[in-house]
Amino acid sequence: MPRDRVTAMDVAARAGVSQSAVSRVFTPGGSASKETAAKVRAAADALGYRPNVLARSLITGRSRIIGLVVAYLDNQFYPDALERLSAALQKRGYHVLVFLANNRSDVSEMIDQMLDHQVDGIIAASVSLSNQLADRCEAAGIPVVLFNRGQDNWRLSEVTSDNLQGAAELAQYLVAGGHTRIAQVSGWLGSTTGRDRDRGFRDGLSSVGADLAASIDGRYARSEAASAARRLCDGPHPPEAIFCGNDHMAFAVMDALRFDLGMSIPGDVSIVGFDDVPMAAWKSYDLTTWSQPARAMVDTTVDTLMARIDDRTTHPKKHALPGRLVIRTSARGPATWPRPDKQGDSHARL
Amino acid sequence: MPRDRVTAMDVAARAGVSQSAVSRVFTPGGSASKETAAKVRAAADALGYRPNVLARSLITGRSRIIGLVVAYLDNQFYPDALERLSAALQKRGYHVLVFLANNRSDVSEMIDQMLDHQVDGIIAASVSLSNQLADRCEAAGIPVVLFNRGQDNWRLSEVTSDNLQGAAELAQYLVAGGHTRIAQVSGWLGSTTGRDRDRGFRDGLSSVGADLAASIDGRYARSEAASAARRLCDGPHPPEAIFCGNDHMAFAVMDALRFDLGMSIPGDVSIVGFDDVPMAAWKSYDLTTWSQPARAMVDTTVDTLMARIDDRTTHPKKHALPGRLVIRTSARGPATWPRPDKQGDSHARL
DNA sequence: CTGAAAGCGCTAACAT
DNA sequence: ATGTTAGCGCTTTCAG
Repeated sequence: MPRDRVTAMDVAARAGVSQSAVSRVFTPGGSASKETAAKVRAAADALGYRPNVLARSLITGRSRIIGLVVAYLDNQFYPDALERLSAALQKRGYHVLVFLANNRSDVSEMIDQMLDHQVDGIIAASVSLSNQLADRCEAAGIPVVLFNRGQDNWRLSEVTSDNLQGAAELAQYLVAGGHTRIAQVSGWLGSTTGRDRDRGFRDGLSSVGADLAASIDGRYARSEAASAARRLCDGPHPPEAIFCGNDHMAFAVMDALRFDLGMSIPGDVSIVGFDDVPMAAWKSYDLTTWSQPARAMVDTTVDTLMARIDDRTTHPKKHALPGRLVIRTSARGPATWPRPDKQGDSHARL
Repeated sequence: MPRDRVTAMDVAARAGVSQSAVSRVFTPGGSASKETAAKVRAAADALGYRPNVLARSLITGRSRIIGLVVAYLDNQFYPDALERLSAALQKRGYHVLVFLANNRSDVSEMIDQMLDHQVDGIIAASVSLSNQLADRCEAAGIPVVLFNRGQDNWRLSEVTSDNLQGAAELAQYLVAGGHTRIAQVSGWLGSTTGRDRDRGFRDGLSSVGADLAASIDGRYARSEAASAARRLCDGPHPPEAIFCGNDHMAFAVMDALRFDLGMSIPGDVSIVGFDDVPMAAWKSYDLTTWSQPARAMVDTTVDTLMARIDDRTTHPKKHALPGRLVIRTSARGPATWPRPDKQGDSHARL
C-alpha cells in the first residue's frame, strides 16, 4: 500500500523552507546555512526522506552505476574478481549492474541495455566487444574497460596481466625442471589471453632451446580440457609436462590423468596452470601456476574507468600487469628458482 | 564529446508526429497505427534512438531492477545461484544490481541504497535481515525474498531446500552404512540453514537409534572446517564418519584429513556434505552429498518475487523444496539405498 | 544564502 | 488513433 514515497517537497514543507533548499542540503556541493541544513536534516529524518536517485540521475546525466559483463562464473577467477570489483566500486560510491554472458547470449543486447540504463561506464570481464559495439559505447560517451581480455581496438582500455611473460616463465621453469616432451592444453585461441599465453609459452620454450611436443585447444572448458588431456597422454609417448591455459582447466586435466588414466602427478607428468585461483592452493591440487595480480588488476581497472568518467578526454590505455610464478608441487622443478641470472636482472631493475 | 543523447523529441520531429506518439510506439501497451509506428521506427533507427529508462522509471515507479545481496562467492553454490538468478531475471526483463556483503559490511546500508535506486524487489542470498530492515522494505513497498536462508519473520518470503529432511537422510544413510561413531562439522549455527541441518542430522540419527559423537561449528568457513576436522580426528577415538554442513567445508575437511593427517577417505573416515555443488562431482572429491535443487530454488525465488511485485497484496510465503541424496564414493554406504520401506513410501505418495 | 522557475526525458490522463 | 497537457522528483540557473 505505501506507494507514497516522501519527497523533497514534503521535507521542505515540514522544515519551512523551499524545495530547492532541501535539494542543496542533500547535494554534495550545495550551499546552505548551518541552520537551514539542521532544519532540513531534522525534517528529513522525521519523515524518513531519502533522495530519489533516479530523478537525480535524470538531471545530472550520471547514474553512478557501472555495467559489468562477465562471461562465466565457474572459473573461480571470476567470482573472485567480481567480488573485488564490486567492493572497489562500492567504495567509490558506484553500484554494479551485472550481466552474465553465459552461453551465446547476446553481449550486444546487454550493452544496449546498459546504455539504456545510463550507466556511467562499462567493465567487460573476459568478453570481447565488436568494433561496432565499441563505437556505440563511444558514441554514447560511455567509457569501456576490458578486464582480463585484450582487443585490437585503440578505443578501449584494457587490463590484463603480462600473459606473454607469465607463460614464458612457466615454460622456462618446466625446461629447467628437466622436462623434455612438453605439451599444452591451451586457453581458447579465439581469445587474446589464450593466444598470448600460447605465444608466450612457445617463445619461452624456444628461448631455452626447447619446443612444444603437442598442443590442443582446451577452450577454457573443463570437459574439453579433460578430453584433451586424455588424448595427449593416452598414446605411446605421453608428455612429461603439460601447461594448461588456466587453473580451471588444470584441475580438470589433473582429475582426468589421475582418475581416468591412473597417472601420478608430478611423478608421471608435471602440470602447471595460470591464474593462481584460491583453489590452486588446496592440497588436492597444490598447483604450480602463474599468479595473476587480481587485486592490482581490479584496482587498475577501476582507476582507469574512473579517470575516463571524470575526464572524457583521457585516452584509453592498455595495461599488462606483472604477475609471479607460484611454485607448488604439481610440477617437478629445478633445485633453485629463479635462476641466478634472472635474479640479477630483477635486482638491476629496482 | 557526444553528451547529446537523442530524445523522443528528436524522433518526433523527424517523423513528423508528436512526442507522445513516439512514446506510444515504444511502450508495450501503446496504441499507434501501423503507419505512425513505421514512421517512428524509421526515424528512431536513423537517429539511433533508445528510450531513457531512467525517465521512464521515474514516471512509472517501476525500475525493472532487482537488488541482489550475496554474502560470499567462494562457496561455489553462490556463483552458480547468481548465474541462474541473473538469467531467470533477465528472461523476465529485469536487471540485477548486485551487492556483496563480504565481511561485516553493512547490509543495512546496502538495502538503503537499493531502495534509493527504486529497485522493484530484493533477493537476499544467504544473508538475514533484521526486523527493522524488513520493516523499511515493507514501508517502501518493496518485496523481499530470502534465498537459501530462513528467518522468523512473517513479512519475508523465503526459499530454501528441505534442510531438515536432507540432513536426516544423510544421517540415516551413514548409519545404514555401518558407521557408529559419527561426528559433525556443522554449518554456522547462527544461520537458519546451519541450525536446520544440525537439527535434521541429530533427528535423523535418533530416528535410527544412533547419536552424535561430536560436533564443532565450522561456520561455513574453509579454515574453520579444516581445523575442526583436525581436532575431531587427531584424538584417540576418531569418528568413522563426518557430516559437513555444506560441500565447501567438506572439501576443506577432506583436504585436511588426507594431507594433514594422512587419512584415507572413505577407508578411515567417511565424509558427506550438503549442496551438491558442481565440484562435488570432481573425482578428487567425489563427494556423497545432498543435492539442493538449485534450479527449482531459483525459479521459485523469481516466481515468488514477481508475484509479489505484480500484486502487492500477495502474502509472503516460505518454501522448503525437496532435494535428493547423491551417492558418490566419499562415504561408505549400505549395499542398497533407498531402503525398501522408503521406496514404498515414495511410491505411496505418487 | 535562498526561493522561484525552468526543465531532465518520458508516460499518462485528457481531449479531440 | 493522436496531439495537448501535466507532471514524476529532483538539480540548476537566475534573481534577489
